[in-house]
Amino acid sequence: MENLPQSLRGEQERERLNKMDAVRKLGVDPYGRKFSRSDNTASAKDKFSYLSTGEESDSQVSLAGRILAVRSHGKTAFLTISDVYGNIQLYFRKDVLGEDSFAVLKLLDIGDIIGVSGKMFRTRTGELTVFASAFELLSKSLHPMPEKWHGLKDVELKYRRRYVDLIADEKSRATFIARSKIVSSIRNLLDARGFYEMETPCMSSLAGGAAARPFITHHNSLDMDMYLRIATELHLKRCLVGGLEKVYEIGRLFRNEGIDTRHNPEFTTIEIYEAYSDYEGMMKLAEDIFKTTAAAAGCDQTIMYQGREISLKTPFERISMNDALMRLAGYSINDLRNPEIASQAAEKFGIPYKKGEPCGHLIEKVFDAAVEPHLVNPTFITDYPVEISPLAKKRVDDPTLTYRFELFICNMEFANAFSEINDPLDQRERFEAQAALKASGDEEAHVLDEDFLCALEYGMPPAGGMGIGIDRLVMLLTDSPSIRDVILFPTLKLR
RNA sequence: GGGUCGUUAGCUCAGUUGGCAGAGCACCUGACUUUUAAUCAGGGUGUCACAGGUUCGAAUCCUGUACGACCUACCA
Repeated sequence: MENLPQSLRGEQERERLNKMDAVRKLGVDPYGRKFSRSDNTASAKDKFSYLSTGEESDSQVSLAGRILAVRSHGKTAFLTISDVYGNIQLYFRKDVLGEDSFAVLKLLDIGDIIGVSGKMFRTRTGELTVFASAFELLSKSLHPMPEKWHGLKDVELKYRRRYVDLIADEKSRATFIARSKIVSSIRNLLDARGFYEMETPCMSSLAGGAAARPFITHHNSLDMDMYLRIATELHLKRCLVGGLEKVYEIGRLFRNEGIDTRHNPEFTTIEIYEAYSDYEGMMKLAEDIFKTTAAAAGCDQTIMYQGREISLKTPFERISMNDALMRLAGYSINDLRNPEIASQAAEKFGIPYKKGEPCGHLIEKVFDAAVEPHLVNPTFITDYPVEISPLAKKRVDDPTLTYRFELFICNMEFANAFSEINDPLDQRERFEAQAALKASGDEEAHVLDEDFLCALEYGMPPAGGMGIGIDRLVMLLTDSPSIRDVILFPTLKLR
């Protein structure tokens, strides 16, 4: 007892350790082995729903789960156990179990995991219940559970001990199950359309494909610094060069930037590339993905997100960035390229801007300030300026714009897509323009990836490509206010 | 980075003007053979986040620190 780990020195922990010892003395291993279940809590209740009050089933069931509640009555006891499907009540009697087994029962705690077998019956209050003929202790829990009605409210504890949150909060459990269903529904959709799932490097000597600061790490035996990827884009396009035609990757990206309710340093995206398609094709695919994932998450076409009603009815609204800016900011993209008007607009919207600076970021910021707050229902913003779209093909009718869109819902960006540049010389010029920005102090400008250009030089089919933030999609479809509510183990400071 | 707020029992939370640290659940002891927020009779189990300061006296006031939340900035 004296050399107990710090984590088990609490009063209730010691009580549980004492009970564990007592169970061992009765010849029972408190950490059991394989237990064959005939049913789960939901299937058992479903299968025997026909039982009338007082009636008992002919056949036996065996179930396992975590003890949620104990109502002990001397020589009998009611326990409620839960599994991932729900809860069920168990009924134990000393005269059925026998002296020894009943003694073990008395040593169980809320939180312990047990397996039980017996016949189903319906109590006089109408509840379908397992009349236990035998049970096994499968795992002794050494910590007290959160309060049974309020659960775990402390958000820091919910994030740091997600396992406890999942035990205690059905809603949290439902969110992560929905996440799983959302992701697999996307896979199913794309696989059915002949896409191939790729796995490209998380670590490489260049972090390209997006504008973001990377995490840096070091490979010892190669004695080489490496970056964690900030996008999967450039590798997936190499797959297009290779002739794989329709590819996607669902995976983790890493960006060394701020943390808030919409950003976690590691987050999940899907990027999709389809040869011979274009950004219009990606719009259609985006609509299909939203429709499919909403259904997978059990949502209707109209959903509530944080008290706001969102219609996922397709087709989603489309508006060009220029029209949106004209309408809501009072400036056109070309206006904002004029240094005089740019400074004026910067002042109007409180955006820091030095006259003569490249105006690409300013255009984005005016958009963020004037337009984004109005984008509640799904809206494709199209035709982004070329200077902030270094991987998107130029429009033939106006080479200062690109075939690109972003999808906004509830003031959040959900997707970014374009007709991909497949002209290697054009792509090189764009990278060089980014390099110039980087030289002038823009830390997050894209890096030039010579091998990627080499790939384009071999010939990439024209293609549409799209990235979707999976975490935000799950937030939207589970009505979660923070990205940390949809990431199982969000990044936190060391405590 | 800046601002606001929070941190009290295992959990959820009260704590008045600066005057003995509180409740519910959980837990412990006992009773109880159909309960279900079981009930009944008892029991408070605490580094009031941490470190200083003011004061006769600090959970409470002040300063700093840590962690977290929200807002803001940054960030496709």
